[in-house]
Amino acid sequence: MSSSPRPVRVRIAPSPTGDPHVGTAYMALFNYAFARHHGGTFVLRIEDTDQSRARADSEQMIFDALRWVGLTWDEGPDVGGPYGPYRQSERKEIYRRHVDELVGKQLAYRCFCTADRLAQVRADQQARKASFLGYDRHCRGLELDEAERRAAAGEVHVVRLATPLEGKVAVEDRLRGTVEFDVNQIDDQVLLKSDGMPTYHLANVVDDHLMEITHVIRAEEWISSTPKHVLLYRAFGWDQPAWHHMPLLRNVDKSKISKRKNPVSINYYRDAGILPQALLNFLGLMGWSFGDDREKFTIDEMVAAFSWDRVSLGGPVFDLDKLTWLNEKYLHELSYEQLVDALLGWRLSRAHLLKIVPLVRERIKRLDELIPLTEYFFSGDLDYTAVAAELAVPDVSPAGVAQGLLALVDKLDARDGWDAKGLEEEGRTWAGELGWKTKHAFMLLRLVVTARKASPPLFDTMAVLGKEVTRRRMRQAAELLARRA
RNA sequence: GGCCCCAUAGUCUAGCGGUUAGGACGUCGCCCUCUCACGGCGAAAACAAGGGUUCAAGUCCCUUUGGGGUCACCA
Repeated sequence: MSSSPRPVRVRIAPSPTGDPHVGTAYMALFNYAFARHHGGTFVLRIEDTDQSRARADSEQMIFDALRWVGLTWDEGPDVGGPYGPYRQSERKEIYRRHVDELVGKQLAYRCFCTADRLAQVRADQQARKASFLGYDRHCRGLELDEAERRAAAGEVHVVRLATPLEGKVAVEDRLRGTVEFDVNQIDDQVLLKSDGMPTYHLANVVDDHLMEITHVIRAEEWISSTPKHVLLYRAFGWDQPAWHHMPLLRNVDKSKISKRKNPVSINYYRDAGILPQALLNFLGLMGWSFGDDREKFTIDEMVAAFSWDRVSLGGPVFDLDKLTWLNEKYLHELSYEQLVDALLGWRLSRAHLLKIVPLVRERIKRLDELIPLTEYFFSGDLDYTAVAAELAVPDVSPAGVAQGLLALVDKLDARDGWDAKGLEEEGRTWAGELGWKTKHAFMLLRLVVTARKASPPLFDTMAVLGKEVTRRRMRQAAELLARRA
């Protein structure tokens, strides 16, 4: 394979739908390492085409989290660049123009099918156990004139890609070679949604082309939609980028890493006292090796040594123990001054203490009582052995209590904000749904969150602890209870 | 279920036809030591299975098994 004469340009394209994900940092790391190794450009693009899932604070958290681990980008919404705008919601007109071009060439078509009809089609396919599940191309036969007339009249519709009816599509993956897909496995993918926003497939391809991305480095979960992208490049008559699909980070049970089973927010690792350089180094160990037996290396060393043939394709399990070991190495390397600075930048910061003090001022008589009384504000996981017997709800089995906690973990994740008032409302509905007295439910939560029977107001405490630590403790307690059952 | 990817200890990995299969986390033991931790030394622990190809297979091919991903107007 000849190397492209074009300067290397790569990108990550996170979607601002929640907390900054370790998977985002993982892919950012490989994009960054590859780009820097070749003196190329690393672009950050925000894929915010789904307004229903967008979270207001998410974009800024992504910026902050990536900068925290030590990665920087050359172009992006916050730093600008010659290929902007770098937020897809600000590029609607560009997508529309490109879709119109495809419709005009009859490489794409307008589809007026209702959601009900699509659901019916899918249900039928499932009922007769069809090997292929997908759109039945009902609107593909519409005359262009008629479709345009209906669209002009304001009829609600989407635009779909007219995929070839027969043949194969080959994806040249630089990490695994040629991967072939039969087109009969490929749906007539929606390109433009009825709200006028592009789908991922369209926006991604159009932007990667216009931003002159040369190498697409993304997670393996994308590989089965890559033939759709290849078809789109073909429809537009554009050159494809070089595809690289990295293995997926895994939970302990080997499934794709998920917040249900593993702390997945970069903010969790930050709050749990992981040093950014340790986290970044650890991610570099996932699916990549230095070349000799080195396991501890800086980002600059990784950049210098970077090579695709050092990538292994088995999905690596994200192992907290090994991350902690690596963190210890980095921690022990800090001077006392640096360690103090790290602590002051963490939970011993003025800002954090200012959140705690209002909760405990009335509860202390002397300064020396503060630290013993608030220990759980400075801890990661708690030790429940002293309160294990009380970790219960009357007339509910340990397994039932565990289940109840996990339900709350999910509810809390779905929440937008993280303030005491909202948390209390959530807590009350949750207790109500389970039929638990709030008195019992909230004592349980207090024990879970603080490992104590006495604490400042529960929901204020949770608010200060933060979403990730709170949820992690609930998960840990649920696990403990499940083991007891 | 269809399609696709993957496969060395519990976990992360080295290995790119000839190795006593190497390193690391974790686990266990010993040493250091006023305790604990650090540190040092050591141990147990792996080529998923079956067929080929080859003088020779963890390494190449096939099948099976197992794991994963994906099949949305989410990315």
